[in-house]
Amino acid sequence: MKIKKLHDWQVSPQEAINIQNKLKNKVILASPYQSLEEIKTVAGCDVNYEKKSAIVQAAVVLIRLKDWTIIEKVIIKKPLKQSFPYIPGLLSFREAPLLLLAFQKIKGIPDVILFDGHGIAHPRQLGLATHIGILINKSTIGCAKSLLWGEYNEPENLKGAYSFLTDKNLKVIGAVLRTRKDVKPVFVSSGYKINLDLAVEVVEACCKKYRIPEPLRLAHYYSKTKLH
DNA sequence: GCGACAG
DNA sequence: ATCTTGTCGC
Repeated sequence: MKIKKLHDWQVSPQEAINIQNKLKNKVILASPYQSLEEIKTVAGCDVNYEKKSAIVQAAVVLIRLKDWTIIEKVIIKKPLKQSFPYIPGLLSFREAPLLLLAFQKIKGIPDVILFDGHGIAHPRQLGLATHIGILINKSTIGCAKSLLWGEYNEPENLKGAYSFLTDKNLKVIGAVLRTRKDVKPVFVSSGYKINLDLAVEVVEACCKKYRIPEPLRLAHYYSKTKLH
């Protein structure tokens, strides 16, 4: 996939915030897809940090939505050394550099990409999914396991139940979706070039048995597998 | 000043 | 996120 290089990743936290504030004008939510039926392939990605080996490993897994078969996977790693620290709100500066290399390497073109983190449900509307969506010009969805920004009421304890995540002005910025009964809900938000309704449909279509959508479960697994 | 805080 | 043991439930 083609990657735009719009800025450097080796920046100070304040510079990172400035970059996010500039990029928020580039956020587009209009989707090239009208319905779930038009979405044939979905990719999931994740990054693993292993303290002992001091290695960072990223995985991108491309699956066919229809039957969840794996079409392709890319696994790459780098030393932990030069990684940006984890700072809430600046996750993309930690994870995007390696993920972009993985997206550069993958041959297939996913219709939609799922991220382990938020999209526009972010203090500057520039969560990991949104930031990478802008850089690779693909539809992206944020699917985080915990809250970063916004307020919500707990959804009903039923698979498929959801409530809205809103900002301080009560504007809807995401959905809090129960992907199965008796589990904590996940936080779904538009990343780039997809609307919230369709984003929720995609996540639901990727969940049957487990809390975490299948492309992310697979990416999580492969980001932790030892390579020899 | 205090609390909240994706991975 | 990492590290880590037992425990509960299908």
